[in-house]
Amino acid sequence: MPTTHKDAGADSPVRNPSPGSRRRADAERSVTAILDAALTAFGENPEVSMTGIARAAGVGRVTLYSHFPSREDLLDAVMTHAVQEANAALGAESSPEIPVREALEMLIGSSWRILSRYGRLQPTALRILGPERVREHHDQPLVRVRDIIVRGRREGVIRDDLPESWLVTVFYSLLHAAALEVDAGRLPAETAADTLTTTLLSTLGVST
Amino acid sequence: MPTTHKDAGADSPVRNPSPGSRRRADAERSVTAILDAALTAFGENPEVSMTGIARAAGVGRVTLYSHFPSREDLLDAVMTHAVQEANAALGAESSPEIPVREALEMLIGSSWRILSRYGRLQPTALRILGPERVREHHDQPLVRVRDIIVRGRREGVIRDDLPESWLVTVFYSLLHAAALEVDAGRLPAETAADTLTTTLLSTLGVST
DNA sequence: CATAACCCGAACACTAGTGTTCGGATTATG
DNA sequence: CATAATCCGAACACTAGTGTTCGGGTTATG
Repeated sequence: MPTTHKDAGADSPVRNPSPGSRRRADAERSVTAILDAALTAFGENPEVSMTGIARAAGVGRVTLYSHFPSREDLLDAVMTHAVQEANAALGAESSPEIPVREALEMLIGSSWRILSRYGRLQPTALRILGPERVREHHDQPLVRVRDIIVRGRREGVIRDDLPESWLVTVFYSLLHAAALEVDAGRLPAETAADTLTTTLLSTLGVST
Repeated sequence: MPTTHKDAGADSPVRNPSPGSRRRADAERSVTAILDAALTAFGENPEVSMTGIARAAGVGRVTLYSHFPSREDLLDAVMTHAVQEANAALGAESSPEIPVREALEMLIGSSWRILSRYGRLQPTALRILGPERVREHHDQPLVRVRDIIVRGRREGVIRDDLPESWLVTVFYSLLHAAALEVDAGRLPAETAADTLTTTLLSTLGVST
């Protein structure tokens, strides 16, 4: 088993009280504060120390460690949390009644909005968790993309001459590329979404 | 001046002999061995220690440091070296007589071949030098892409509805995305080049 | 209001890497 | 073959981060 799996439970805290009772409210608050601070901290600087994150979260270093035993565990939890929120935000938009083209446009829009919150996490995640693990995390949301593409193909609205997995990857990487471009100031934030939509639609071969 | 510039001379060694004489041949050999070992080492594992690289290069740690004072200096030199080779390999293909479409196809082909050698360096470089510096390095080769795109637009063969810089970025990121896909085993190496070509041509709006 | 759960700072041991210095052994080069 | 350039291993000082332990304080919860 080459893939690193860890526990993969929900936002993984580590303390276990007496097996009967559940987590106390302040602990919950700490975890949230940490996850939140870690999100922005990792986004700003991939090198932040645990100490730094603890401080940013307004929490003792020991507390941090008591919830997330290692730096890697923490980042992984942040990813899980982010993807969960993202997945929720994407909603159940993929009702098979909406035309593929519009479904795609909506999906791009949502994804783009979400990415503006979580996108900066990507570089850090890549570096600490590695590309495979990051893709694993993205797998769930990417299924939606995949589904629409498959449907689009059946209906003959999306090109059929390229591997389906590749089209998904194109979606994924152009999305992130656009985020980086905006971040670098090479692409105006206002028009970015449109640019992205136009690009993706034509790349997927959606008939104009 | 926010951009980190360093010295940026040629493959920067650091020793200076008596100002008159030039570098000795064995020193040259060492530098080459180091650059070479560092290329693959950084490619395999972004975390390699200087010690590890020295060992891989069959060279003493001290020697390594005497040529490249810091880890960052080394990576930067590796990048410079790689880009130089790449740039040379790209040759002077952009004679304005070749039709845009074919010029593009050739450029994609060359870039792809080069990337299979140097592509694995990207993640490491991103992480240590940061996105900006990496783009700086790529600037030179990307000019060729830019040129063809500009020409293609003048001739009406390439789409005009998206920012030119964005098209360049699309080229850049899809190229690297494909490399990662192959690396991850999601895209068969044999067909990758074709897939990439098809994708890029249609994204740039080159008329079929 | 009792108590288990939790928070916290301080201190400690540990690790791994970085960058430097020293002195002696090699080796290219003229 | 003389000598300056280079290589090399060993040892050292330094840094920064990690993860743990301890003991006393605080607070949610039933």
